[in-house]
Amino acid sequence: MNFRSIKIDKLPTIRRLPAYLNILRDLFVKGEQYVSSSYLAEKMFVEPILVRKDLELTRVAGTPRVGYSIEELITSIEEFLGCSDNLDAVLVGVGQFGASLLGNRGLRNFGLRVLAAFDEDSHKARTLAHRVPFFEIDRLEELLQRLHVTIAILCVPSEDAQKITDILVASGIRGIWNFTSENLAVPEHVVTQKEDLASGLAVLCAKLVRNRPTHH
Amino acid sequence: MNFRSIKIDKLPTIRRLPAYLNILRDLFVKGEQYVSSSYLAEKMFVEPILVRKDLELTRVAGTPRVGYSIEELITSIEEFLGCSDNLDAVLVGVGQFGASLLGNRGLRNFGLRVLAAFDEDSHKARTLAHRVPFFEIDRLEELLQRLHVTIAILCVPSEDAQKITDILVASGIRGIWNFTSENLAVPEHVVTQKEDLASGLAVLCAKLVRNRPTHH
DNA sequence: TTTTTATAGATAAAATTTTATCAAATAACT
DNA sequence: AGTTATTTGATAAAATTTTATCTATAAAAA
Repeated sequence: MNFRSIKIDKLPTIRRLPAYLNILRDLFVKGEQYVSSSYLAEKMFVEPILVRKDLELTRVAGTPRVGYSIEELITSIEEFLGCSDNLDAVLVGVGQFGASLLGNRGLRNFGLRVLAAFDEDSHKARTLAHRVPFFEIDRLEELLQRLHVTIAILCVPSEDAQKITDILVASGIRGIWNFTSENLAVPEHVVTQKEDLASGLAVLCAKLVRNRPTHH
Repeated sequence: MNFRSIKIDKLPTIRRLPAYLNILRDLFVKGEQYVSSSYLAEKMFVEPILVRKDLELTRVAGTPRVGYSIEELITSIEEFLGCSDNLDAVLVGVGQFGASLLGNRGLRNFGLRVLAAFDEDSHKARTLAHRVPFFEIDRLEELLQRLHVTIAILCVPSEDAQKITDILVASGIRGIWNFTSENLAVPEHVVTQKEDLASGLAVLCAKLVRNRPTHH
């Protein structure tokens, strides 16, 4: 590693945990008590053994012939991910995409709370529907000092990404969820997670070309 | 594999290729001709050797002491991903999120063209700004027969996801880019790619807890 | 009570992905 | 022209992730 980046292990598992959580919560509200690895596997289109390995990470023990306690699994996954609470964030860049995150059910279920949104004045209206306080971006630094927020969701135009990042870092932000196409430079005590929609599209393309009916 | 799913190898590489493409195009418009693996690595916060391995996949040969031809790399990656053209799609579900995809630069750069959008009448306005023809969802099947589109971008509420999927499949869609939280059931000749924003958030959380200043 | 069956869990193997090492090639320098 | 420094590329090693096999356990059935 000559370039800094935190090493996360079991990353594929961590990526799947939110999906398990979704299914488990569904089952929970339906009144189910136990679930088997094969049921989860079928829902997720993966192998049962992979589910068992994934759940192993949360330290929950299942019981043979019965499965896993749904309630126990839910709290255990939430705890493991550290996302059950303390997921207070600000949104920076309230374009159509940024604004759409405010209404995202999956993220709210996950515990994400957006306490404030920042942009140029023109986008105030977009936050109103979601009842998120809107501020002009000049006030970002000032307000962050007060809010005690750990995460910033970055949805500004790529050109502004690094400039805003520097402000966020200076204001004590600990994690940046980066929806711009820039690779952000941050100091060691700050982490970033870059999302790239195109990478998903690339995977879809790859699957398409490998699934031509002519192949066999 | 007891449950069907296409096996894609070099998937992590495929996921990174769009990001390389972005950087390469930037360099290209700046008039650069060659780029080294270490330059790309620095931009991407990965190891140079990983870049070389990734680029290997596109069959482009670099020249020692010089690097890779930027132009050659660009066309080669585009070709490999099969995304340079023929990426015609329809959008189904024009909520705020779905609509935001219409304006996404990264996706347009990637060659994605949305030929039509479908939803209940109330969301017509959202497609106007992006000049994408809007239709009521009842006409989905009828219009898909005519349009010769391979990809559908699914942004409807989760409750409707499978129902709409069945219509898409019946209408000859080959790939579904799934932004709902449902795991879709599709026949063998159709592929799906599920995006899950929460999984990125989970990774960010994991990085945060592993990057506490107190750790050492 | 005994047997059967379904399911988790331990252990091991396989597959995949990332990283390391070093030789070959090529441009720049002396 | 010869030498040096830089960068790719081939090969190998390490690390990680997924899959397989088999054992133990608990519930249900006989």
